[in-house]
Amino acid sequence: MRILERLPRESGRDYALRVLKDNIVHLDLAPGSQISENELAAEMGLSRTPVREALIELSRVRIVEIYPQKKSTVALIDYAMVDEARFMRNQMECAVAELVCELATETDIARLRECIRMQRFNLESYYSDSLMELDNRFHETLFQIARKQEVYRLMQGIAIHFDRVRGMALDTVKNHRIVADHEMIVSTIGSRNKSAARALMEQHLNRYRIDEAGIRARYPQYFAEKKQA
Amino acid sequence: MRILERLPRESGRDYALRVLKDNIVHLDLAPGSQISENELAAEMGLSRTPVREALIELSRVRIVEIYPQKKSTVALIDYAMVDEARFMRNQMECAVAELVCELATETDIARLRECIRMQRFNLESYYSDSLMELDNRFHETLFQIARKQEVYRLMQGIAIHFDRVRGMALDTVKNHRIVADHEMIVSTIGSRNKSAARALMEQHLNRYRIDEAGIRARYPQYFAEKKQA
DNA sequence: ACTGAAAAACTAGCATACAAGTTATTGACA
DNA sequence: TGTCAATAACTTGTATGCTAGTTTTTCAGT
Repeated sequence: MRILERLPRESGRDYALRVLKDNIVHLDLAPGSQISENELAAEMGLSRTPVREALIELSRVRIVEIYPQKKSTVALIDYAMVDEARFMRNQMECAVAELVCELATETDIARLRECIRMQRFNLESYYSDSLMELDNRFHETLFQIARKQEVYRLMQGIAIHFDRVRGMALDTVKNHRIVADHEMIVSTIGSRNKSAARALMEQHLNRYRIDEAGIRARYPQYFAEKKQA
Repeated sequence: MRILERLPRESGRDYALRVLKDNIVHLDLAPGSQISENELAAEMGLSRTPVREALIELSRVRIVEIYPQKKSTVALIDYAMVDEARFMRNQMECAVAELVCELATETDIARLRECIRMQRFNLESYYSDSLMELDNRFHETLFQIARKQEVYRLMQGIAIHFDRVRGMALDTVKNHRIVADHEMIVSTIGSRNKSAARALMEQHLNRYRIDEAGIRARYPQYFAEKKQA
Protein backbone atom coordinates (compact mmCIF):
# COMPACT_ATOMS: atom_id res chain seq x y z
CA MET A 1 0.00 0.00 0.00
CA ARG A 2 1.14 3.50 -0.81
CA ILE A 3 1.38 5.71 2.26
CA LEU A 4 0.86 9.40 1.62
CA GLU A 5 2.18 12.30 3.63
CA ARG A 6 -0.12 13.47 6.37
CA LEU A 7 -1.19 17.07 5.91
CA PRO A 8 -0.69 19.74 8.59
CA ARG A 9 -3.95 19.86 10.50
CA GLU A 10 -5.54 16.83 8.93
CA SER A 11 -7.46 14.59 11.32
CA GLY A 12 -6.57 10.94 11.53
CA ARG A 13 -9.86 9.98 9.98
CA ASP A 14 -9.48 12.30 7.00
CA TYR A 15 -5.95 11.12 6.50
CA ALA A 16 -7.01 7.49 6.56
CA LEU A 17 -9.79 8.28 4.11
CA ARG A 18 -7.42 9.99 1.72
CA VAL A 19 -4.87 7.17 1.84
CA LEU A 20 -7.51 4.49 1.40
CA LYS A 21 -9.21 6.22 -1.53
CA ASP A 22 -5.89 6.78 -3.25
CA ASN A 23 -4.88 3.16 -2.87
CA ILE A 24 -8.25 1.91 -4.02
CA VAL A 25 -8.46 3.94 -7.22
CA HIS A 26 -4.85 3.12 -8.11
CA LEU A 27 -5.47 -0.56 -7.42
CA ASP A 28 -2.74 -0.79 -4.83
CA LEU A 29 -5.54 -2.17 -2.76
CA ALA A 30 -6.84 -4.57 -5.37
CA PRO A 31 -10.53 -5.17 -5.92
CA GLY A 32 -11.58 -8.11 -3.80
CA SER A 33 -8.56 -7.98 -1.52
CA GLN A 34 -9.05 -8.40 2.18
CA ILE A 35 -8.23 -5.50 4.44
CA SER A 36 -7.96 -5.43 8.20
CA GLU A 37 -8.44 -2.49 10.51
CA ASN A 38 -5.42 -3.56 12.52
CA GLU A 39 -3.06 -3.85 9.57
CA LEU A 40 -4.17 -0.59 8.00
CA ALA A 41 -3.87 1.22 11.31
CA ALA A 42 -0.35 -0.07 11.77
CA GLU A 43 0.68 0.92 8.24
CA MET A 44 -0.69 4.43 8.64
CA GLY A 45 0.63 4.97 12.11
CA LEU A 46 -2.82 5.37 13.61
CA SER A 47 -5.03 3.41 15.93
CA ARG A 48 -7.97 1.38 14.78
CA THR A 49 -10.54 4.05 15.59
CA PRO A 50 -9.89 6.62 12.84
CA VAL A 51 -9.20 3.87 10.33
CA ARG A 52 -12.43 2.16 11.25
CA GLU A 53 -14.36 5.40 10.84
CA ALA A 54 -12.88 5.84 7.39
CA LEU A 55 -13.78 2.28 6.42
CA ILE A 56 -17.36 2.79 7.57
CA GLU A 57 -17.60 5.85 5.38
CA LEU A 58 -16.23 3.97 2.38
CA SER A 59 -18.65 1.14 3.01
CA ARG A 60 -21.50 3.64 2.74
CA VAL A 61 -20.70 4.07 -0.95
CA ARG A 62 -20.14 0.34 -1.34
CA ILE A 63 -16.49 0.63 -2.32
CA VAL A 64 -15.57 -1.26 0.83
CA GLU A 65 -17.57 -4.18 2.16
CA ILE A 66 -17.65 -4.90 5.87
CA TYR A 67 -18.70 -8.34 7.02
CA PRO A 68 -19.04 -8.02 10.78
CA GLN A 69 -16.87 -10.36 12.79
CA LYS A 70 -15.56 -11.88 9.55
CA LYS A 71 -13.59 -9.54 7.38
CA SER A 72 -13.59 -6.40 5.30
CA THR A 73 -12.72 -6.28 1.64
CA VAL A 74 -12.25 -3.81 -1.16
CA ALA A 75 -15.32 -4.24 -3.33
CA LEU A 76 -14.95 -6.06 -6.60
CA ILE A 77 -15.72 -4.02 -9.67
CA ASP A 78 -19.45 -4.12 -10.17
CA TYR A 79 -20.59 -2.61 -13.40
CA ALA A 80 -24.06 -2.03 -12.06
CA MET A 81 -22.44 0.26 -9.50
CA VAL A 82 -20.31 1.98 -12.13
CA ASP A 83 -23.40 2.54 -14.23
CA GLU A 84 -25.26 4.06 -11.32
CA ALA A 85 -22.40 6.45 -10.71
CA ARG A 86 -22.32 7.43 -14.37
CA PHE A 87 -26.09 7.73 -14.58
CA MET A 88 -26.24 10.00 -11.60
CA ARG A 89 -23.44 12.16 -12.90
CA ASN A 90 -24.95 12.44 -16.36
CA GLN A 91 -28.32 13.48 -15.06
CA MET A 92 -27.03 15.97 -12.53
CA GLU A 93 -24.41 17.54 -14.77
CA CYS A 94 -26.91 18.10 -17.55
CA ALA A 95 -29.46 19.62 -15.21
CA VAL A 96 -26.77 21.80 -13.68
CA ALA A 97 -25.62 22.98 -17.09
CA GLU A 98 -29.13 24.28 -17.74
CA LEU A 99 -29.31 25.93 -14.35
CA VAL A 100 -25.99 27.64 -14.90
CA CYS A 101 -27.35 29.22 -18.06
CA GLU A 102 -29.91 30.97 -15.87
CA LEU A 103 -27.75 31.80 -12.91
CA ALA A 104 -24.23 32.54 -14.09
CA THR A 105 -23.02 36.08 -13.64
CA GLU A 106 -20.23 37.59 -15.70
CA THR A 107 -17.90 36.92 -12.78
CA ASP A 108 -18.92 33.27 -12.77
CA ILE A 109 -18.21 32.95 -16.44
CA ALA A 110 -14.84 34.57 -15.93
CA ARG A 111 -14.06 31.92 -13.33
CA LEU A 112 -14.93 29.19 -15.78
CA ARG A 113 -12.73 30.76 -18.45
CA GLU A 114 -9.89 30.90 -15.95
CA CYS A 115 -10.28 27.18 -15.35
CA ILE A 116 -10.05 26.54 -19.03
CA ARG A 117 -7.02 28.79 -19.39
CA MET A 118 -5.20 26.70 -16.82
CA GLN A 119 -6.23 23.56 -18.61
CA ARG A 120 -4.83 24.89 -21.89
CA PHE A 121 -1.58 25.79 -20.17
CA ASN A 122 -1.47 22.34 -18.67
CA LEU A 123 -2.01 20.68 -22.03
CA GLU A 124 0.92 22.48 -23.58
CA SER A 125 3.29 21.66 -20.75
CA TYR A 126 2.49 17.97 -20.83
CA TYR A 127 1.83 17.60 -17.12
CA SER A 128 -1.16 15.59 -18.08
CA ASP A 129 -1.35 13.94 -14.67
CA SER A 130 -3.07 16.88 -13.11
CA LEU A 131 -5.48 17.61 -15.95
CA MET A 132 -8.03 15.39 -14.28
CA GLU A 133 -7.79 17.63 -11.25
CA LEU A 134 -8.39 20.73 -13.35
CA ASP A 135 -11.21 18.95 -15.13
CA ASN A 136 -12.83 18.23 -11.78
CA ARG A 137 -12.41 21.82 -10.74
CA PHE A 138 -14.24 23.00 -13.84
CA HIS A 139 -17.19 20.75 -13.19
CA GLU A 140 -17.25 21.57 -9.50
CA THR A 141 -17.36 25.25 -10.40
CA LEU A 142 -20.46 24.63 -12.48
CA PHE A 143 -22.15 23.03 -9.48
CA GLN A 144 -21.12 25.95 -7.31
CA ILE A 145 -22.63 28.43 -9.70
CA ALA A 146 -25.83 26.42 -9.75
CA ARG A 147 -25.76 26.35 -5.93
CA LYS A 148 -25.63 22.59 -5.89
CA GLN A 149 -22.40 21.98 -4.03
CA GLU A 150 -23.75 19.29 -1.76
CA VAL A 151 -25.11 17.39 -4.70
CA TYR A 152 -21.62 17.51 -6.16
CA ARG A 153 -20.12 16.16 -2.95
CA LEU A 154 -22.54 13.25 -2.81
CA MET A 155 -21.85 12.51 -6.45
CA GLN A 156 -18.12 12.46 -5.84
CA GLY A 157 -18.72 9.86 -3.17
CA ILE A 158 -19.82 7.14 -5.55
CA ALA A 159 -17.72 8.49 -8.40
CA ILE A 160 -14.86 6.45 -6.98
CA HIS A 161 -16.36 3.40 -8.67
CA PHE A 162 -16.11 5.18 -11.97
CA ASP A 163 -12.65 6.60 -11.32
CA ARG A 164 -11.29 3.18 -10.55
CA VAL A 165 -12.18 1.70 -13.91
CA ARG A 166 -11.17 4.89 -15.69
CA GLY A 167 -7.60 4.31 -14.64
CA MET A 168 -7.69 0.78 -16.04
CA ALA A 169 -8.79 1.76 -19.53
CA LEU A 170 -6.19 1.40 -22.27
CA ASP A 171 -7.25 4.17 -24.59
CA THR A 172 -6.92 7.36 -22.64
CA VAL A 173 -9.28 10.17 -23.34
CA LYS A 174 -7.93 12.79 -25.69
CA ASN A 175 -7.25 15.70 -23.43
CA HIS A 176 -7.41 18.45 -26.01
CA ARG A 177 -10.88 17.22 -26.86
CA ILE A 178 -11.98 17.69 -23.29
CA VAL A 179 -10.72 21.22 -23.07
CA ALA A 180 -12.33 22.08 -26.38
CA ASP A 181 -15.61 20.75 -25.00
CA HIS A 182 -15.27 22.96 -21.97
CA GLU A 183 -14.79 25.98 -24.15
CA MET A 184 -17.89 25.27 -26.16
CA ILE A 185 -19.90 24.67 -23.02
CA VAL A 186 -18.88 27.98 -21.50
CA SER A 187 -19.64 29.71 -24.75
CA THR A 188 -23.21 28.37 -24.80
CA ILE A 189 -23.58 29.32 -21.16
CA GLY A 190 -22.56 32.83 -22.09
CA SER A 191 -25.32 32.94 -24.68
CA ARG A 192 -27.80 31.47 -22.16
CA ASN A 193 -28.72 28.64 -24.49
CA LYS A 194 -30.00 25.98 -22.12
CA SER A 195 -30.79 23.21 -24.56
CA ALA A 196 -27.46 23.62 -26.30
CA ALA A 197 -25.61 23.58 -23.01
CA ARG A 198 -27.35 20.38 -21.98
CA ALA A 199 -26.65 18.72 -25.29
CA LEU A 200 -22.99 19.67 -25.21
CA MET A 201 -22.63 18.47 -21.67
CA GLU A 202 -24.18 15.15 -22.54
CA GLN A 203 -21.81 14.76 -25.45
CA HIS A 204 -18.90 15.81 -23.29
CA LEU A 205 -19.61 13.23 -20.61
CA ASN A 206 -19.90 10.52 -23.24
CA ARG A 207 -16.21 10.96 -24.00
CA TYR A 208 -15.45 9.22 -20.74
CA ARG A 209 -17.11 6.03 -21.85
CA ILE A 210 -14.83 3.11 -21.31
CA ASP A 211 -14.24 -0.26 -22.84
CA GLU A 212 -15.84 -2.43 -20.21
CA ALA A 213 -15.32 -5.71 -22.04
CA GLY A 214 -11.67 -4.99 -22.67
CA ILE A 215 -10.94 -4.30 -19.04
CA ARG A 216 -12.94 -7.29 -17.92
CA ALA A 217 -10.98 -9.51 -20.27
CA ARG A 218 -7.68 -8.29 -18.90
CA TYR A 219 -8.56 -8.36 -15.21
CA PRO A 220 -11.29 -10.96 -14.80
CA GLN A 221 -10.39 -11.57 -11.16
CA TYR A 222 -11.28 -7.98 -10.31
CA PHE A 223 -14.89 -8.28 -11.41
CA ALA A 224 -17.95 -9.34 -9.53
CA GLU A 225 -20.30 -11.79 -11.12
CA LYS A 226 -23.27 -10.16 -12.69
CA LYS A 227 -26.17 -10.36 -10.30
CA GLN A 228 -29.41 -11.93 -11.29
CA ALA A 229 -32.28 -9.53 -11.54
CA MET B 1 -35.66 12.84 23.09
CA ARG B 2 -37.80 9.93 22.02
CA ILE B 3 -36.14 6.57 22.54
CA LEU B 4 -37.25 3.86 20.16
CA GLU B 5 -37.17 0.14 20.72
CA ARG B 6 -34.01 -1.57 19.62
CA LEU B 7 -34.63 -4.16 16.95
CA PRO B 8 -33.54 -7.80 17.30
CA ARG B 9 -30.18 -7.99 15.56
CA GLU B 10 -29.70 -4.28 15.02
CA SER B 11 -26.19 -2.99 15.59
CA GLY B 12 -25.64 -0.20 18.06
CA ARG B 13 -24.64 2.14 15.28
CA ASP B 14 -27.75 1.44 13.20
CA TYR B 15 -29.92 1.81 16.26
CA ALA B 16 -28.34 5.14 17.13
CA LEU B 17 -28.81 6.28 13.55
CA ARG B 18 -32.46 5.36 13.55
CA VAL B 19 -33.15 7.07 16.85
CA LEU B 20 -31.28 10.21 15.85
CA LYS B 21 -32.97 10.50 12.47
CA ASP B 22 -36.38 10.00 14.03
CA ASN B 23 -35.78 12.67 16.63
CA ILE B 24 -34.38 15.09 14.08
CA VAL B 25 -37.24 14.86 11.59
CA HIS B 26 -39.83 15.09 14.35
CA LEU B 27 -38.03 18.09 15.87
CA ASP B 28 -37.57 16.40 19.24
CA LEU B 29 -33.99 17.33 18.61
CA ALA B 30 -34.66 20.89 17.57
CA PRO B 31 -32.77 22.57 14.73
CA GLY B 32 -29.79 24.35 16.22
CA SER B 33 -29.85 22.44 19.48
CA GLN B 34 -26.61 21.21 20.93
CA ILE B 35 -26.05 17.49 21.21
CA SER B 36 -23.32 15.65 23.06
CA GLU B 37 -21.99 12.20 22.34
CA ASN B 38 -21.94 11.42 26.03
CA GLU B 39 -25.53 12.46 26.70
CA LEU B 40 -26.90 10.68 23.66
CA ALA B 41 -24.99 7.53 24.51
CA ALA B 42 -26.39 7.55 28.03
CA GLU B 43 -29.94 8.09 26.81
CA MET B 44 -29.71 5.26 24.33
CA GLY B 45 -27.93 2.87 26.62
CA LEU B 46 -24.85 2.68 24.44
CA SER B 47 -21.28 3.82 24.67
CA ARG B 48 -19.93 6.80 22.79
CA THR B 49 -18.46 4.76 19.96
CA PRO B 50 -21.61 3.67 18.08
CA VAL B 51 -23.29 7.02 18.76
CA ARG B 52 -20.27 8.86 17.48
CA GLU B 53 -20.21 6.76 14.32
CA ALA B 54 -23.85 7.60 13.74
CA LEU B 55 -23.19 11.31 14.24
CA ILE B 56 -20.32 11.23 11.76
CA GLU B 57 -22.62 9.69 9.21
CA LEU B 58 -25.28 12.34 9.80
CA SER B 59 -22.67 15.05 9.50
CA ARG B 60 -21.82 13.73 6.04
CA VAL B 61 -25.24 14.87 4.83
CA ARG B 62 -24.95 18.10 6.83
CA ILE B 63 -27.94 17.41 9.06
CA VAL B 64 -25.56 17.35 12.02
CA GLU B 65 -22.64 19.72 12.41
CA ILE B 66 -19.56 18.62 14.32
CA TYR B 67 -17.20 21.29 15.61
CA PRO B 68 -14.17 19.37 16.86
CA GLN B 69 -13.33 19.92 20.51
CA LYS B 70 -16.23 22.39 20.78
CA LYS B 71 -19.64 20.90 20.25
CA SER B 72 -22.02 19.21 17.87
CA THR B 73 -25.38 20.57 16.88
CA VAL B 74 -28.42 19.63 14.88
CA ALA B 75 -28.18 21.75 11.75
CA LEU B 76 -30.48 24.72 11.43
CA ILE B 77 -32.91 24.57 8.56
CA ASP B 78 -31.08 25.80 5.50
CA TYR B 79 -33.27 26.27 2.50
CA ALA B 80 -30.33 26.02 0.17
CA MET B 81 -29.89 22.50 1.50
CA VAL B 82 -33.58 21.71 1.20
CA ASP B 83 -33.52 22.92 -2.37
CA GLU B 84 -30.56 20.75 -3.21
CA ALA B 85 -32.33 17.73 -1.82
CA ARG B 86 -35.45 18.55 -3.82
CA PHE B 87 -33.48 19.30 -6.98
CA MET B 88 -31.64 16.03 -6.79
CA ARG B 89 -34.81 14.10 -6.18
CA ASN B 90 -36.68 15.79 -9.02
CA GLN B 91 -33.95 15.12 -11.53
CA MET B 92 -33.35 11.54 -10.54
CA GLU B 93 -37.01 10.58 -10.22
CA CYS B 94 -37.83 11.98 -13.64
CA ALA B 95 -34.90 10.22 -15.26
CA VAL B 96 -35.81 7.00 -13.50
CA ALA B 97 -39.42 7.28 -14.65
CA GLU B 98 -38.19 7.32 -18.24
CA LEU B 99 -35.87 4.39 -17.65
CA VAL B 100 -38.65 2.37 -16.10
CA CYS B 101 -40.68 2.79 -19.27
CA GLU B 102 -37.92 0.94 -21.07
CA LEU B 103 -37.09 -1.68 -18.48
CA ALA B 104 -40.25 -2.62 -16.62
CA THR B 105 -41.50 -6.17 -17.12
CA GLU B 106 -45.09 -7.20 -16.55
CA THR B 107 -44.03 -8.52 -13.15
CA ASP B 108 -42.54 -5.15 -12.27
CA ILE B 109 -45.73 -3.36 -13.20
CA ALA B 110 -47.68 -5.82 -11.10
CA ARG B 111 -45.46 -4.93 -8.14
CA LEU B 112 -46.20 -1.27 -8.66
CA ARG B 113 -49.92 -1.91 -8.84
CA GLU B 114 -49.68 -3.88 -5.62
CA CYS B 115 -48.07 -0.87 -3.96
CA ILE B 116 -50.92 1.29 -5.12
CA ARG B 117 -53.49 -1.22 -3.97
CA MET B 118 -52.08 -1.06 -0.47
CA GLN B 119 -52.11 2.71 -0.62
CA ARG B 120 -55.77 2.71 -1.59
CA PHE B 121 -56.57 0.36 1.25
CA ASN B 122 -54.64 2.61 3.58
CA LEU B 123 -56.53 5.68 2.44
CA GLU B 124 -59.86 4.12 3.23
CA SER B 125 -58.87 2.94 6.66
CA TYR B 126 -57.52 6.33 7.72
CA TYR B 127 -54.19 5.08 9.00
CA SER B 128 -52.69 8.00 7.21
CA ASP B 129 -49.54 7.87 9.31
CA SER B 130 -48.07 5.09 7.29
CA LEU B 131 -49.03 6.38 3.85
CA MET B 132 -45.69 8.15 3.64
CA GLU B 133 -44.04 4.80 4.12
CA LEU B 134 -46.08 3.26 1.33
CA ASP B 135 -45.36 6.28 -0.82
CA ASN B 136 -41.66 5.78 -0.26
CA ARG B 137 -41.96 2.13 -1.12
CA PHE B 138 -43.58 2.98 -4.44
CA HIS B 139 -40.80 5.33 -5.41
CA GLU B 140 -38.10 2.96 -4.20
CA THR B 141 -39.63 0.24 -6.34
CA LEU B 142 -39.29 2.49 -9.37
CA PHE B 143 -35.59 2.90 -8.64
CA GLN B 144 -35.22 -0.84 -8.20
CA ILE B 145 -36.81 -1.51 -11.57
CA ALA B 146 -34.47 1.02 -13.15
CA ARG B 147 -31.53 -0.68 -11.38
CA LYS B 148 -30.67 2.50 -9.54
CA GLN B 149 -30.96 1.41 -5.95
CA GLU B 150 -27.75 2.99 -4.77
CA VAL B 151 -28.78 6.30 -6.24
CA TYR B 152 -31.98 5.99 -4.26
CA ARG B 153 -30.05 5.33 -1.07
CA LEU B 154 -27.83 8.37 -1.56
CA MET B 155 -30.87 10.49 -2.29
CA GLN B 156 -32.59 9.31 0.87
CA GLY B 157 -29.52 10.48 2.77
CA ILE B 158 -30.07 14.16 2.12
CA ALA B 159 -33.83 13.78 1.85
CA ILE B 160 -33.92 14.18 5.63
CA HIS B 161 -33.58 17.94 5.11
CA PHE B 162 -36.73 17.87 3.04
CA ASP B 163 -38.60 15.50 5.35
CA ARG B 164 -37.93 17.75 8.30
CA VAL B 165 -39.67 20.76 6.82
CA ARG B 166 -42.41 18.59 5.36
CA GLY B 167 -43.54 17.75 8.84
CA MET B 168 -43.72 21.43 9.75
CA ALA B 169 -46.02 22.44 6.93
CA LEU B 170 -49.56 23.36 7.91
CA ASP B 171 -51.42 22.30 4.82
CA THR B 172 -50.86 18.59 4.47
CA VAL B 173 -50.73 17.08 1.05
CA LYS B 174 -53.97 15.56 -0.14
CA ASN B 175 -53.33 11.87 0.07
CA HIS B 176 -55.87 10.74 -2.46
CA ARG B 177 -54.20 13.05 -4.96
CA ILE B 178 -50.91 11.27 -4.45
CA VAL B 179 -52.34 7.84 -4.98
CA ALA B 180 -54.18 9.01 -8.08
CA ASP B 181 -50.86 10.31 -9.40
CA HIS B 182 -49.25 6.96 -8.80
CA GLU B 183 -51.96 5.25 -10.78
CA MET B 184 -51.52 7.55 -13.73
CA ILE B 185 -47.77 7.11 -13.63
CA VAL B 186 -48.00 3.34 -13.68
CA SER B 187 -50.48 3.54 -16.48
CA THR B 188 -48.12 5.58 -18.66
CA ILE B 189 -45.31 3.19 -17.77
CA GLY B 190 -47.49 0.36 -18.99
CA SER B 191 -47.89 2.13 -22.32
CA ARG B 192 -44.15 2.85 -22.47
CA ASN B 193 -44.71 6.54 -22.91
CA LYS B 194 -41.49 8.06 -21.64
CA SER B 195 -42.22 11.72 -22.06
CA ALA B 196 -45.63 11.37 -20.44
CA ALA B 197 -44.15 9.44 -17.54
CA ARG B 198 -41.56 12.14 -16.99
CA ALA B 199 -44.13 14.90 -17.13
CA LEU B 200 -46.45 13.16 -14.71
CA MET B 201 -43.61 12.48 -12.32
CA GLU B 202 -42.58 16.10 -12.38
CA GLN B 203 -46.12 17.17 -11.65
CA HIS B 204 -46.41 14.57 -8.93
CA LEU B 205 -43.29 15.75 -7.12
CA ASN B 206 -44.52 19.32 -7.27
CA ARG B 207 -47.36 18.38 -4.96
CA TYR B 208 -44.85 18.20 -2.15
CA ARG B 209 -43.98 21.86 -2.45
CA ILE B 210 -44.20 23.55 0.88
CA ASP B 211 -44.92 26.98 2.22
CA GLU B 212 -41.40 28.05 3.08
CA ALA B 213 -42.28 31.55 4.20
CA GLY B 214 -45.09 30.34 6.42
CA ILE B 215 -42.88 27.90 8.28
CA ARG B 216 -40.13 30.46 8.58
CA ALA B 217 -42.52 32.95 10.08
CA ARG B 218 -43.70 30.47 12.68
CA TYR B 219 -40.32 29.06 13.64
CA PRO B 220 -37.76 31.77 12.90
CA GLN B 221 -35.34 30.40 15.49
CA TYR B 222 -35.05 27.15 13.54
CA PHE B 223 -33.72 28.80 10.41
CA ALA B 224 -30.19 29.58 9.35
CA GLU B 225 -29.46 33.01 7.98
CA LYS B 226 -29.29 33.06 4.24
CA LYS B 227 -25.70 32.88 3.17
CA GLN B 228 -24.18 35.49 0.96
CA ALA B 229 -23.29 34.24 -2.48
C1' DA C 1 -3.09 -40.48 5.40
C1' DC C 2 -7.60 -39.03 6.90
C1' DT C 3 -11.23 -37.33 10.05
C1' DG C 4 -12.90 -34.46 13.45
C1' DA C 5 -12.90 -31.92 17.47
C1' DA C 6 -10.52 -28.76 20.42
C1' DA C 7 -7.90 -24.66 20.53
C1' DA C 8 -5.66 -20.81 18.84
C1' DA C 9 -5.68 -16.81 15.85
C1' DC C 10 -8.02 -13.97 13.55
C1' DT C 11 -12.32 -10.63 12.58
C1' DA C 12 -15.18 -6.33 13.67
C1' DG C 13 -18.42 -4.20 17.41
C1' DC C 14 -18.46 -1.90 21.53
C1' DA C 15 -16.76 0.08 25.98
C1' DT C 16 -13.60 2.78 28.22
C1' DA C 17 -9.50 5.56 29.21
C1' DC C 18 -6.86 9.28 27.97
C1' DA C 19 -5.40 13.44 25.20
C1' DA C 20 -6.01 17.96 23.44
C1' DG C 21 -8.69 21.80 22.90
C1' DT C 22 -12.68 25.05 24.24
C1' DT C 23 -15.91 27.12 27.36
C1' DA C 24 -17.81 28.14 31.82
C1' DT C 25 -16.98 28.94 36.53
C1' DT C 26 -14.85 30.47 40.35
C1' DG C 27 -12.64 33.59 43.32
C1' DA C 28 -8.98 36.77 44.46
C1' DC C 29 -8.06 41.46 43.98
C1' DA C 30 -8.93 46.23 42.86
C1' DT D 1 -19.36 45.79 41.88
C1' DG D 2 -16.23 44.82 38.19
C1' DT D 3 -11.99 42.62 36.09
C1' DC D 4 -9.18 39.06 35.01
C1' DA D 5 -6.67 35.07 35.63
C1' DA D 6 -6.67 30.37 37.30
C1' DT D 7 -9.21 26.30 37.13
C1' DA D 8 -12.68 23.19 36.63
C1' DA D 9 -15.93 21.16 33.52
C1' DC D 10 -17.10 20.36 29.46
C1' DT D 11 -16.29 19.10 24.16
C1' DT D 12 -14.62 15.72 20.42
C1' DG D 13 -10.34 12.87 18.70
C1' DT D 14 -7.67 8.96 19.43
C1' DA D 15 -5.80 4.79 21.69
C1' DT D 16 -6.62 0.57 23.83
C1' DG D 17 -8.93 -3.26 26.04
C1' DC D 18 -12.55 -6.45 25.92
C1' DT D 19 -16.42 -9.22 23.77
C1' DA D 20 -18.51 -12.16 20.62
C1' DG D 21 -18.32 -14.40 16.55
C1' DT D 22 -15.68 -16.72 12.53
C1' DT D 23 -11.92 -19.03 10.41
C1' DT D 24 -7.74 -21.48 10.62
C1' DT D 25 -4.69 -24.42 12.76
C1' DT D 26 -3.33 -28.10 15.50
C1' DC D 27 -3.23 -32.61 16.88
C1' DA D 28 -5.27 -36.70 18.81
C1' DG D 29 -7.51 -40.87 17.35
C1' DT D 30 -8.52 -44.10 13.79
